[in-house]
Amino acid sequence: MSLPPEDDATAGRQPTEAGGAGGRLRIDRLRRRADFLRAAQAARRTTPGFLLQARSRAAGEHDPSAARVGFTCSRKVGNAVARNRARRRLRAVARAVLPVAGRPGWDYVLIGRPGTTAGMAYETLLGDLIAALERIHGPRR
RNA sequence: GCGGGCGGCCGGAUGACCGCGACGCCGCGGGCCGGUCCCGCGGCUUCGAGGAAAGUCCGGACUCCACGAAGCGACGGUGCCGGGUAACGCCCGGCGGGGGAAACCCCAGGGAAAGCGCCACAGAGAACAGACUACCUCCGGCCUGCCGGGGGAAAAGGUGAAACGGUGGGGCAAGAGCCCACCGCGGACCGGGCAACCGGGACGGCACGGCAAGCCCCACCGGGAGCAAUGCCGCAUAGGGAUCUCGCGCCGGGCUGAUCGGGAAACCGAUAUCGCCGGCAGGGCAGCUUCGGCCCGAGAGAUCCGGGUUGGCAGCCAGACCCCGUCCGCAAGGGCGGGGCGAGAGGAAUGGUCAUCCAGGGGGGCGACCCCCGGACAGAAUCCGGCUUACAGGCCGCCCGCGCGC
RNA sequence: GGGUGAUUAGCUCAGCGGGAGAGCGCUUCGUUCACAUCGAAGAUGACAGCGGGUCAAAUCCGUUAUCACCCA
Repeated sequence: MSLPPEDDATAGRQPTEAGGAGGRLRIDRLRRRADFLRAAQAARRTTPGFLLQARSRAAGEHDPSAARVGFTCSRKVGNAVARNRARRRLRAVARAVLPVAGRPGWDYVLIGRPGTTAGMAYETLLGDLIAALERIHGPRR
């Protein structure tokens, strides 16, 4: 119930993006195993619903104006239906949050957890991802 | 109404906003000489998980490899009969056996007189025919109940899952299918059925245990691998190696060339021969053109090894497809006619949030009703036909039994 | 997509048609002032689940579950 501010921030961001000179932040998908392994060596943040890993890419790896995001739901999450549902909810959360709170040139990996990722309230996932991104971006830079 | 059995079907509904994937259309930009061509972006319409998509237990389609469209062997599988099917280990109908009061349900159900093997413990004996104990009778001995010997007979045997058919009667010294009745067994033959099989049965006098999901025999089936198959394009590395085939059209190099005889061939022998050396013979030496043949390199093709790429396209979704009607068939199913299009991704799309309703559970209230919780099993990956396994709840039809009413 | 193997006591394993076993561990007793060692005694399983064939199944057959491994 304390989450309407987030909705207002998302809603208020869109006109500025539409009118902004640089356009919205582009989000590409992370697909290669090597990228996942590099992200796993970097900063991480645990929340009840997921695990977030993030790193700033080295020069020349990818388009520096875009952010990238990947999703991992292993067999520990459950059967195929449970894994698909967890990954889709994480994707929905990332699509809502990353254009606002993400940074260009960064890779993010969201890892699903058994039970909670598919079960907990959507607003809680949104808030947790925003808070986790702030904690990771905060101390550095 | 209650209880039971069988078959079929559904497996939340509607709507809103923000998103995802695909086909098509439109617009913009770029590539191209150009294009109904290709790429990117945006908009719109339409479509977008299942009855099991699952397990991978079978059968096919399709593709590649091997090959003689063959035979034999090994290995694996199937196994009552008839039918259905592209095919099947599936389905339908029937037979036999078993369960149930019934509707109905269940069964890996060929062959044990082709052969081998096994049958623990117990028991006299475990597979085929007899030995042992006990039985009857005769003789002999002695402390009259036993011992020894001869003969008869195959009924009896604390067992065991299974034991020289069972019960009763006659008969006998005691007995025995020795004889009789019933039951069981084998059974020529007869009748019905396409068949499995069913019914009857002269006669035999009883001879033929179980296990083949032990080996095996018989009949039938099976070449191997799998869409990460396979084909094409691009990038990149090496511009490699091995083997085989074709083949002298171009180029380079080498060998060879007349006649006769022998020989499988290599080759051997004889005769003839342009120029030079040589007096002659024998012998030796050198050279050119054209044409023909052979070999090697080179060339073309195939396979393998080594090395490189991890990008794109095709395969990839109209099919043994679905629905309706009709005809044949008991049925599975098949014929004909009409209508329909129902996902095609590629580290992989179906998501998020909300509202109302429909099922379900809990609580409150006499009640209308209110509040809370909350959607079973489960996610396409080349495609079909089956099987098996998981599954909240609900709907429809038929049948059996019991009770009540008319 | 295709294939192979395993599941037996708390742990590691043997057993391949008729008795369910070994080592370690556990409990009790003895030895010692006490502990370890050592000695003696004892407990422990529905042989992964279900169904089937056999007189009889851990063993044979089918199926299900879980785990491990191999090939492309």
